[in-house]
Amino acid sequence: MSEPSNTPTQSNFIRDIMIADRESNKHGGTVRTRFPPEPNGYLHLGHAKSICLNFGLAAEFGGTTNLRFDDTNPAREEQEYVDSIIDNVRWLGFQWDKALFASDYFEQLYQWAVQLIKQGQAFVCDLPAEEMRKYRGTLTEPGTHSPYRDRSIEENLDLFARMRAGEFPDGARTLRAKIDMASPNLNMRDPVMYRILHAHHHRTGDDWCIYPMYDYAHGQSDSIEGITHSICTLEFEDHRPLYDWFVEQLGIHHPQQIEFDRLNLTYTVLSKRKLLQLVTEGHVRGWDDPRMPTLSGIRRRGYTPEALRSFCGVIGVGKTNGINELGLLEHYVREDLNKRVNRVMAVLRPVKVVIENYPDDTVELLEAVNNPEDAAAGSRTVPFSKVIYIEQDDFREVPPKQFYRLSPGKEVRLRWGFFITCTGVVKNDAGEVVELRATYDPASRGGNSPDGRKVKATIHWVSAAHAIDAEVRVYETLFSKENPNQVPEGGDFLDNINPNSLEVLTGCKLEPALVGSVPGDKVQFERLGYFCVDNDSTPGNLVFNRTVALRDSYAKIEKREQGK
RNA sequence: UCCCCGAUCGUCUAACGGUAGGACAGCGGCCUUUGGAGCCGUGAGUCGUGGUUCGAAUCCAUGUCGGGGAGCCA
Repeated sequence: MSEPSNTPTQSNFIRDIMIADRESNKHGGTVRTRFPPEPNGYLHLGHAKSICLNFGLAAEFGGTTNLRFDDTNPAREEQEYVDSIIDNVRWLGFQWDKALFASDYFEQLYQWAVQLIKQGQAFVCDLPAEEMRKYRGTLTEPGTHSPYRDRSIEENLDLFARMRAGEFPDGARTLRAKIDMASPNLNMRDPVMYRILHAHHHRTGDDWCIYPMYDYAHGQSDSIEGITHSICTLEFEDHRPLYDWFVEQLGIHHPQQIEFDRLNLTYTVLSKRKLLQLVTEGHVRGWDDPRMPTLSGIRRRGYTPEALRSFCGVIGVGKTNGINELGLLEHYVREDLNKRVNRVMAVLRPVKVVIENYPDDTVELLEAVNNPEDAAAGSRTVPFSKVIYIEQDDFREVPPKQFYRLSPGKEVRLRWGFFITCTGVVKNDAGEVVELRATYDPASRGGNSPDGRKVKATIHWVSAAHAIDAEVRVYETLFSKENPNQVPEGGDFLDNINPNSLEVLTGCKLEPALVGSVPGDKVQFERLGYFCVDNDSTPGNLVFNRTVALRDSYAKIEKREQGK
């Protein structure tokens, strides 16, 4: 079996099908896919999986992918969503062959409906929604024929034309396929093809007052576009026989539908309905809130398309319905950022340190490496002076065992700077540490002592006189439960919202190299994590988002100790 | 109760009747001017029961468990 070039990191059953189809020349050896979102919400991580699959596979086999908006329901679709989707797909790094809309096919779809009526395979039904449900039967009992099922072709043609002409009010009639009311597959029990909806459509305006159901539009849209492999999620498995039926009766190109398991992630909800609810009820600051799993949100958070693509490539594709660990995604974010992003020092919760034996008005410029993973990133200078800030967390008056940062009498290294030894602690009336005293070893400039003396820890710092202030937003998962949908009787997913998902830190002290940062800039704050400049920043007031923390093995030790 | 789909380390995923492998997570170590990164090592799995076969994660039967299905939503 010959493997295509550009083999992805991992194969999957859909790819295997494409390889087999190419071998057997099933679709003339070509692959044409499509990504078919409904423009009724923002794209999220689950869509990223589908996008990577559709575009990735087509590209691998030398085929093309269309972006098609399945806009068959004017009630909930909007241009804003179309725009965001286009923007998101581009950002992810994919280029579509054509950008299309199911609404482009409304006339063709209508003509095909007429054809089915003429073939005696569709009829106009006057049953109100309530009644139609009764006639449909149940999961265990067959349905019964609509009393309108045997209308003549002429009458159906006339009625359908008048539906289109706007002669009837919303919900008065439907066009239904005539299939099998006894089918164990409910989708085959004379499903609705068209409903009357006097609604303004975001693209066709008021041209139509009847709109095709997704089930009637989707397969034919694929067919029109010559889609070979129509990839969709598992819940459409039961619909496949219906899609097959339509294209067979119509005698048109028959795309091959393949269903895969949608993405689930721990601590995350990936349902458009729930995401919309989070936005409209104000639980987050908008679709692009950095805590949201939307592509707009994670982009603002600082995730990269490269990391996302790696993640999607490695999670695999199957039909199992599992839940992926958020940690795996974060791993790929760190992996990507680690090699591309510059290091810089920032103190988020500052405590002042006065270096008693350092001259009062001297400033030294110390050289600091920008990225140990990338020699080409070069180096910069960092100002050092008598008063500096360090992280509150890096000092313990009474150090627990295995804590080897600063504590009274202990010596640590200031990154790219000097060794300092803590000589005193200044507290306020409440007993809180407000300032530390220290001495430094001038011979240790740059970070090494000529006498070969070792220190256990290296901590980051910022010169007080040179620091720039900033706001830093530290995020945790939006939900505190691995599976946010798991709730006790009577509760809902909102009960699992993590009250600590956003912590806003102000008065953070940044190294001066960060002046002039612009939204989207990404850096690593040494020892803390990856951060990016938020769009809320103004030239005088930088705002950073924590994209993801660095792995922290001391935190693990600490947790373990506390658990004892 | 009826139909469809699925079940492999903690999680996700490979195997296509012939040695159950990888990634993440975990654990141990090395290295380190980030308790970062990197490197090395290690524990951990075929849902149950029958059957077919020289040989079964894979094929068959059956049970169990999980997911989906009765919108004029997609």
